[in-house]
Amino acid sequence: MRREASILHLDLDAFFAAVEQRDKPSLRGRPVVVGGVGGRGVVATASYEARAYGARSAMSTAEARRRCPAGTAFLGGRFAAYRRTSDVVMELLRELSPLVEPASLDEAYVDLGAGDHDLSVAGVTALGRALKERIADATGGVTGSVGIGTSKLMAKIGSDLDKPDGLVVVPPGAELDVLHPLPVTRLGGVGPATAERLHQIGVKTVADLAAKSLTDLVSLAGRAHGAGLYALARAEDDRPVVPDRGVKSVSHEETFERDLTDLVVLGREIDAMAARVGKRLRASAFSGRTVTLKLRRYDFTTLTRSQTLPQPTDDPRHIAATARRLLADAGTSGGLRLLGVGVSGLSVYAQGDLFSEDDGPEPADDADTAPAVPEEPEPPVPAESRWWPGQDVRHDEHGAGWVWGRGLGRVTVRFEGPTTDPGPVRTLRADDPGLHAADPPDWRPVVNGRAGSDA
DNA sequence: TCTGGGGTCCTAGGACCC
DNA sequence: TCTGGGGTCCTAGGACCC
Repeated sequence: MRREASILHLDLDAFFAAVEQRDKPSLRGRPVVVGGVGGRGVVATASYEARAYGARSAMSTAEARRRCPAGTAFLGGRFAAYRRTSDVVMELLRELSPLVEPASLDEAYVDLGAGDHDLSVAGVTALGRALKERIADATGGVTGSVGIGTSKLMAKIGSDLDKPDGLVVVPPGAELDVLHPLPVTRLGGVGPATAERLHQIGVKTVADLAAKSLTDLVSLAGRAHGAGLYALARAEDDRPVVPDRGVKSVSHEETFERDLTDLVVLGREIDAMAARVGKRLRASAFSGRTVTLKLRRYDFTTLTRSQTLPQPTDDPRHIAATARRLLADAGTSGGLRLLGVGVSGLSVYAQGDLFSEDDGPEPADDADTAPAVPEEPEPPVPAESRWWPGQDVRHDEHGAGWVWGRGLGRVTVRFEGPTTDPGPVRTLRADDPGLHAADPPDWRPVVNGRAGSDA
């Protein structure tokens, strides 16, 4: 918790639905539901008009159809459009401070302390008001709710207090007055399971939570989570705003319209998912060592099976073959409603093709999935965004270096020499001239704290 | 026609190593 | 003669978030 209200949280209101209503005037003022439109779909976002009828995020689309009147628009989603609008907003936030942490397409934290701002309550209130206006202007009318406080916790609580189109500044010193009357479920990290256990020991509000001992909370929720709850109930929150959280895994999963049992059909599904995952890995110059198969059975029981390979891979055939083996071991009895393929344990090493970029176009891998609205093609990934030792690296006074990757957004990779203090992680932009310095030949990439492979 | 898809973090047990 | 202890890696699952 800081002495000044210098952390801002922005939450765009009913974001996906708002973009649809902006782009299609006929939808304005009408209930709009964005999400899965198939038999097993769920709601991603309901416009405020749809919420009036009881439609909610995470509700099955079937339930939302029952609740909403004729004339409600049910849309499959246009993620490229949402991303474009999100990018516009995030750029506005970066004008406020270099420390912007997107939490999703429609949410972000900003550390105003890293910018040049009047951090008085009056000052940040004016800043918040101006920001909301600029967002609406730049996006064609998308609104957002802003919270500003002395920590991420208070900023997020603030943005939630006056939705939609709200602005709440929690002045320094007022944290507990705001926090304690709220239900515990408003704290991040208190989901259905934790809420149920807390209710069983009589905890309904944050004030109730603050009355519990650390020992009680640790035994209820585990060491890390319990200690976290204990601190949050006291408004103790030092979490920094981190502009680039490294990507740790890449996955694709799909719920089928009908349960599947046929291993041949499921094998083809695995191939298609592995192709998508491999493509995304290559686009961001990542490879990973651990392949995970996720499956959900007919009765909704969910399990994962994983295998760690000796070398990292981004090869769809390799990923698919591993996942197929895991599926054969796990079995398909009773039918599967969902399959997923993921790769984790990422490093920047791309095997095999480091020096042959032009290995032809990728095979079409998503002909089997026909989204309600076609996705726009992704921009081609420039060859120079791929990394290999000696290329595109910069160092600073700590002896650490970074590259910039594309495809998964900006990716920060740290390089460490054998005897070097790692130093803080920084981000470079694609057009940064420092990208073309050379690195010492014996340095190794370190991604997510784990050493990458020699290339 | 109940229950998406993309992630992150944590826990816990066993293997293995020193 | 008796039964260490710490650390890391791997696997699996659970809770949570947007």
